[in-house]
Amino acid sequence: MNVTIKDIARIANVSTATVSRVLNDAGGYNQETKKKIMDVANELGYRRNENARSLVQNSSNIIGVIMPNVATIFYGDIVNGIENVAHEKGYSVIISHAGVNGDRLVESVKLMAERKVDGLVIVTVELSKEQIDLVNSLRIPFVLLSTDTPEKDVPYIKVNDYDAAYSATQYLIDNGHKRIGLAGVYPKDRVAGIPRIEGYKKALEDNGIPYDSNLVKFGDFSYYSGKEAMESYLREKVELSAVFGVSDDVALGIISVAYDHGLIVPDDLSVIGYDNTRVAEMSIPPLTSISQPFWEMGDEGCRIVIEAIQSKKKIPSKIIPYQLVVRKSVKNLLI
Amino acid sequence: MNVTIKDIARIANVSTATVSRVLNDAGGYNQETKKKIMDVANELGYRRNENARSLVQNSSNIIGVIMPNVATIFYGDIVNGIENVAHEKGYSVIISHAGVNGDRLVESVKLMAERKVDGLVIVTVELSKEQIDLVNSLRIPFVLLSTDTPEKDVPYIKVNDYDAAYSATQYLIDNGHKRIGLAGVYPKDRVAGIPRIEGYKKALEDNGIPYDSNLVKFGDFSYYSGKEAMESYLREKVELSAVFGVSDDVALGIISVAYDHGLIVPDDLSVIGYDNTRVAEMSIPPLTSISQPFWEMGDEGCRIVIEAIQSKKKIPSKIIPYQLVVRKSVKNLLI
DNA sequence: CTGTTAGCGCGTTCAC
DNA sequence: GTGAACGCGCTAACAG
Repeated sequence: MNVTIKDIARIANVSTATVSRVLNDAGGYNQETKKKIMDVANELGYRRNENARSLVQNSSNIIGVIMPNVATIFYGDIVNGIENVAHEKGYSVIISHAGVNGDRLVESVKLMAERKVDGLVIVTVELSKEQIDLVNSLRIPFVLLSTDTPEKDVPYIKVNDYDAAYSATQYLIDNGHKRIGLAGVYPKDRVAGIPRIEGYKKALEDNGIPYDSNLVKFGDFSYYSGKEAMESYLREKVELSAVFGVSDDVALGIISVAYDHGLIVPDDLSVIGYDNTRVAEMSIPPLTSISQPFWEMGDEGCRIVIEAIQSKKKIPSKIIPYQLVVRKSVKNLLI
Repeated sequence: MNVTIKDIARIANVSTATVSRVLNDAGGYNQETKKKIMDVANELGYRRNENARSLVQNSSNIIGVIMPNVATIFYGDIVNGIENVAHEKGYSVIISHAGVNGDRLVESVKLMAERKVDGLVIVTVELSKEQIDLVNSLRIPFVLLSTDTPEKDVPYIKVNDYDAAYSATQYLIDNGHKRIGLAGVYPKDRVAGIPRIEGYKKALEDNGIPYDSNLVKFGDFSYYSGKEAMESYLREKVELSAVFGVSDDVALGIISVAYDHGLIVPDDLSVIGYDNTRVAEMSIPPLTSISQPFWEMGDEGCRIVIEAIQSKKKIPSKIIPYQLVVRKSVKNLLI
């Protein structure tokens, strides 16, 4: 059996109440007794039991993280950001996967409830109204990361996909491109699909470039949908000088197929990606990409949840800045 | 306040003991009372308090995961594998980062102790003897993943780096290469450094190829050390036809610099990687690589720890098979 | 088959 | 400044 405050109390000839006070820096005790207690505690190698603590305080000092269990490349950074802040603030983090289509989400939320987590960070999972209600029923602060919801009063942290897609497209236009493809996007995705399509369209429109549906290839944000898109462009002999891949994976798929057909990026085809994952800088050529600050999202999301736990204040939604990271995959046609 | 078994007991006109029995399928109760209790529980939206449960059972149904917080690409998969099994077996998983050089490890272990985790999975962190002792003092099953230790009786799961490096080198030799570089390896790394160097050397030796230290470029397994290595080969005009990068990142760094100097992979230079991370298949050309089965490591590691928790048996170390995944970055000089 | 009782380890009154 | 007593929510032991 482990050593408890009872043991310390017995050996130090004090009551458990005093031990508890000392151990929690609660004040109201003699410095001598404090020293005595600390000595005994150290000698015995005392470790407090967080479960007992959680029970009596009806809170656990745990932040729950729920994320999809598709092995997408950037969750690691988000989790790193979250864990870092949690640790800094004295919280532990417990993770649960929500399944491929969020099918395990309800279970995850219930699990978090049973563990009495003090706050919740939900990553990239789209929530239905019922699911939002479920989360709300826990009555703990939570935030959505890199996703949002049509429901009111649900705080989220993400970049503005519409603006980001607009910027990416505008950048290509600024470099003299007029026939610009959009590839790999899932048109029913309310969060990462529709806004990017709309941003792309608007940028074209604002620059007087007609929209051509032949230039838009749907997909699922994956490397393979990038390959398919490019093969489709080639097969259909679609005339274009640049492609906006809706993810870095898509962009790499495009580059790969282009390469197979003897097309040099960026000389024969310019490509821009989205996410700025680690593969972007390792791509050949290094990929110009829209940066989503994953680490910062995790950091900020966790930070804001912990603040809400401690202050009981409502969490505001937050749009965080994306960045256009220019590398070498886009050619300037104007020079 | 949340609803507890007391509430259920009161409303259903039974004792808390009976409620507990029903809720835990402990048997020994009337089907009618069971139904009554279940009905009340559902109506009230009862969720059990795992903290209280953990307290009385002196175990938490939590698996602790400790890993370095460098954002290396494959931890995601390991964690996915772990979480998947944990969930399947009714465990939760709590994660803690051990810091860059494992400097936060002691703290992580203590945290796990306070949370009364039932088992521990330690990923890629090298442990000193004192640290092993600390972990052992928790008296819970644990396993090391993708790393090992010189200490006795410490179970680990990893591939055999020596054999894997031997295979990679042999593969290059089988394809007619004789001047083979080794790049990006950290020669003081007991786990991933020395064995790979030795495996490389032995393969050369077994094939009667003299070892040439000019062909070996040290580094830290990163993309940048791959770049540096290749620049170094070029600067020193080292004659070679193939390079074994000790990680996929290193291999990509090599390819990148080769490309910058107009060298085509694999026509002018063959490259083989290690890890078979997601970037390998997305590389241009697709990278031939040694596959470390990360997901399976997580799966197996978690599974074995949970078994040990339940059976009290000792955990055996395990070498799991690597695989040579052939893609298109190595040229056969013999045809 | 069910209820009573005790206690897990801890924090927190309320006395003294 | 310190201790006794209680209760957090739950399971386990023993009665009945």
